Amino acid sequence: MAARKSSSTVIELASANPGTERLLGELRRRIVCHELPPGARLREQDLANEFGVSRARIRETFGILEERGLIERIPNRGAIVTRLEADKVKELFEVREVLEAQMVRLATEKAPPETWDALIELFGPSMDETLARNDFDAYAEANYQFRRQCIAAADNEVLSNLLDSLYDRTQVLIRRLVLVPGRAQEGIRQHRGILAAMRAGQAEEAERLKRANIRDARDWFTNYQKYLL
Amino acid sequence: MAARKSSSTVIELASANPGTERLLGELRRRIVCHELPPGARLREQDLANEFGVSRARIRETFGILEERGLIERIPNRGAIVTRLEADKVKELFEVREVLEAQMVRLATEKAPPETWDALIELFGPSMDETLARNDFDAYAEANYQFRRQCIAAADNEVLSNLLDSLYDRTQVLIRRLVLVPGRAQEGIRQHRGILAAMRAGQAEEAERLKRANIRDARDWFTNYQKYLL
DNA sequence: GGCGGCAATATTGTCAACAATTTTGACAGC
DNA sequence: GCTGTCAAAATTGTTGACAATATTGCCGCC
Repeated sequence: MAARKSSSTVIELASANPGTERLLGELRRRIVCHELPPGARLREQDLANEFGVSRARIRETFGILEERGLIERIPNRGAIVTRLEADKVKELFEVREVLEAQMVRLATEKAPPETWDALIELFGPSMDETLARNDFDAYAEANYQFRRQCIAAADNEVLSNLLDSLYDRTQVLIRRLVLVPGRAQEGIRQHRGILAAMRAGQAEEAERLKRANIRDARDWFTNYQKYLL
Repeated sequence: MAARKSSSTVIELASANPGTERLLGELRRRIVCHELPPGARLREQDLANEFGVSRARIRETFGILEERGLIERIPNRGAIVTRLEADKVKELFEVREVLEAQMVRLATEKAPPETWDALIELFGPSMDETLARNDFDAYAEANYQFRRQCIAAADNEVLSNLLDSLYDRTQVLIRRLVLVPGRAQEGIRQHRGILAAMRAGQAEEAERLKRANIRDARDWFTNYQKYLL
């Protein structure tokens, strides 16, 4: 189960400035993969030293991270990585449910049907063996490819940014959820259905199935909450 | 048609710091109501002088405004208010469509039916007279109330923040769209239908109607684009 | 008159120092 | 031993100054 550097969502948006980009991207990465766990304190001077920049730039970066919901700042007390409460996770799922469904719908409407053949192959029978080997990295990578290609086909920057932001906040949970016995198999099964609808150009059906898929993920999460949070 | 200070969306989130809150809130207000029109240049020193703070705080505020999509920053060239292109508007509508529909669904599911009686009264026959008088402020205020009460009932902070952010970016367009002959009447009609479904506890039907409502608004916008942008 | 180069000005990018506030740790009293 | 008090240290909040870059205005030249 070699660590793969897959699934790194990238949000371009904020200032093309190369230095700021590196700083923001690296902090985002550490938070998203729990290298900086929820509740971890972020000291401005420490980070300034490590990245070789002044505290002013750290503070500006903190502003953006807070806006994205990745950290929380308390006046005069500093910044900590946002803790994920169970109800906040529920809220995130309620929003993902409709946004990912819309992503699939738009992708189906805007891209030619053969676009999805590669993904159908990726989610094909070979994926069953992959899962049988407990190769969760390969499974996560497949899900990542699905997201990326849908986002690209949906051709909607606003939607793309929102989904990336939501994904950042739930990425760790999703990776843990995959470990629950049976969840990955069910996820595969559902994605095959979604892709079949997309291949057939049935945008509305694909949207409905994707929505059901996220709702189901939320239900699994609720059931295994105590193991996942 | 006295100017009313209604419809000011408030995003609490960012740093409870009172000074920053004032700065961010005021800049947001000026951008949203086009007191600072799209393309307007924002000079750091000018704003620093006006608000009596240092440029560092202006810059941190700029980072947040850029993250919200309200301004764009070009390295070494400064910040300008984001211009709304026609395709960006289309993207915003594609996202609003599903988020507002979900808002209505969740509100219907989570709040008791009698919650909506006040809004049903507000959108009742008296609103026809209001529109006959071309009192668009009162109409905008009613729409604002609908939003606020749904948001409150939906009880989902993530959704609330996203909707506020989207609304900030389209607020001016919506206010202009109301001027198009017939649009306001149609909006009222559709909201009566949505509220009826909500009162009856038909969450799914309310969601469907709200979605159709936003799609319709998008279509009107497309048709009258040249007058609105 | 129009155009390119060049200096003067204006604006943004970065930083290090100082002030205000919170946290830490030592110490006396019960 | 526990607790409250107070000074020391650490951390955040804020600022003004300096460097780098872009814009503006001037002047000679074609």
